[in-house]
Amino acid sequence: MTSPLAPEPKPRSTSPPEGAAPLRRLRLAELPTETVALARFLLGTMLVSDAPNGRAAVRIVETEAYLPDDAAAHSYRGETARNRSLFLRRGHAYVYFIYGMYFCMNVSSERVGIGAGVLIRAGEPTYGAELMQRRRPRARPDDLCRGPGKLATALAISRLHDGLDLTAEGPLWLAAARGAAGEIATSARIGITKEADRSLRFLERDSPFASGPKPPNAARP
DNA sequence: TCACTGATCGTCT
DNA sequence: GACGATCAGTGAG
Repeated sequence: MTSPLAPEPKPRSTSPPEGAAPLRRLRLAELPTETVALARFLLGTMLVSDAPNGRAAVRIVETEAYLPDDAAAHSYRGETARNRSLFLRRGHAYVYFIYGMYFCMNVSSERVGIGAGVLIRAGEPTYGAELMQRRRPRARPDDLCRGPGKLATALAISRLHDGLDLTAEGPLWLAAARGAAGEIATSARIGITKEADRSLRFLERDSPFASGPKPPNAARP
């Protein structure tokens, strides 16, 4: 695969992204003030990456909540240089480097000083699919953003985005949902060993763009 | 399709 | 020095 640390591919076109309807930036006041509520709210909203070589955006279809006092959360042992963005006011990006190869992105979810966040696990490519495909040239179209590391690569998310306010103007931001989210399913979180049985993973049940196994249980929002 | 494994390095103990 | 909120490649069924 293409390393997330590799240089950006050269743009081949300056044409505007496909799709007619403009994206509306989410305002801070629209974000729920509690972590699980935010994890549900983010399903269906758009994550937009504006890079020098173009815009790419995905519709979020899968999230995981990492709560205050959650042993699986990076914030559990207190604030460090690495995780300080998790302790920012809700709506900020926490981007971390994992397994020596990948970046993953969270949205901070509580008040200043409270460490918690929502991991963005998967998205449906909506704008700039061609650009995302160039960043992940070997991926199938429905596999471009299926998984937190893949999504970060496809959107060119890196440490440079850590700490950004996603409700403010900048290279990475959240946009309002287009239409209603599909049926929301819940399951245990993926890839963790502590508090692994808590149902804090949320996904659109019928989305082919979500990662991992499709849980049998469904939960209405 | 599923299970298994190696890659690779920042962070924390 | 061990571990990790991952992924891609490979082989078996």
